[in-house]
Amino acid sequence: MDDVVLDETDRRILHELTVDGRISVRALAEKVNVSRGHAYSRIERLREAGVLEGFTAVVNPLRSGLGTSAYVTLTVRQNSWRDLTERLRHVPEVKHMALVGGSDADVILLVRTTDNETLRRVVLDVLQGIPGVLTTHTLLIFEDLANRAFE
Amino acid sequence: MDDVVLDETDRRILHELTVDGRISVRALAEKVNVSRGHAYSRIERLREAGVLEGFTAVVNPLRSGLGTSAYVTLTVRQNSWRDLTERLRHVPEVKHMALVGGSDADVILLVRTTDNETLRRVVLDVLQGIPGVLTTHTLLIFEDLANRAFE
DNA sequence: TTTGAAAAATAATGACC
DNA sequence: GGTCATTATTTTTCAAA
Repeated sequence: MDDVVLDETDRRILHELTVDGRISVRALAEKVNVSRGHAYSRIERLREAGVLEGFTAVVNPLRSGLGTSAYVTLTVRQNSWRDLTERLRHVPEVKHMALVGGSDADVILLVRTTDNETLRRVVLDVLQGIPGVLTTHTLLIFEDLANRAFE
Repeated sequence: MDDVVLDETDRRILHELTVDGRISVRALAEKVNVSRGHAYSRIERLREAGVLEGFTAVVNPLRSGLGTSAYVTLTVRQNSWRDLTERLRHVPEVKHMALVGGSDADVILLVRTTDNETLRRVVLDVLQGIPGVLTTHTLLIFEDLANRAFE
């Protein structure tokens, strides 16, 4: 997990893998104009450096049955972060979680559920039931317009 | 792009592909307990139904040189959505964008940049320079704690 | 860092229950 | 849906330049 300086080749490799996570190393090497062997060693280096964490499927939330999405901000009791984030990590509906500053919110969560009723339950019962959570504020998502979260 | 009902097998396939986007169809079929041929046809169906949109690399933003992240909320002039979201779509620093309700904000953006100075430029020059954007509010991310954006 | 060779693994198809 | 057989590709490693 050393620090790395990415050069143009690394960036192009990451770009191609981001565009198509299942591209063959052969095709990737051609696109980036390096040898296959070199492409393998670059990918290996990027993985070891922790830059490339893995590969995943891109699933459309709406079409996969997650009809309701929301950003939920939390204000939390001081010093409750460690336990709290550990609890939140185990809530499957929480898709992204970040500690933030610059506003009254301390934590922001991207939450996805099958429907509004379930969202209500997650917010009111699950989130507000976690010790340390003082208040919640829900921004219902009307439309998802871009998702390049891994680029 | 027909509507689909996902059964347990579909969900398990999607799960495995989310956990490892480069798993071989062979290994996937074994994990999910279906034949290879069947796994192929399921994946094909999920793709055609728009449930499975593709595959991508999971890149660590910090280690890939994106040291600063923030959620930026916007209030926007009514009826300016179409043009505005089109403009935002072309801002590479915008990683996720959603239209929201339930608060004073109309749009929320996940923005990632190399450093704070660049974030400042993106917010003050780029975002506030877009016609229709009335106000911005920045929540600086101190720590990214979960990223299951595509599950 | 490139190239080429070679073995092992995997993908993809089609024929048939 | 599932199985099996077959062929085509790809991955991966390694030696050599």
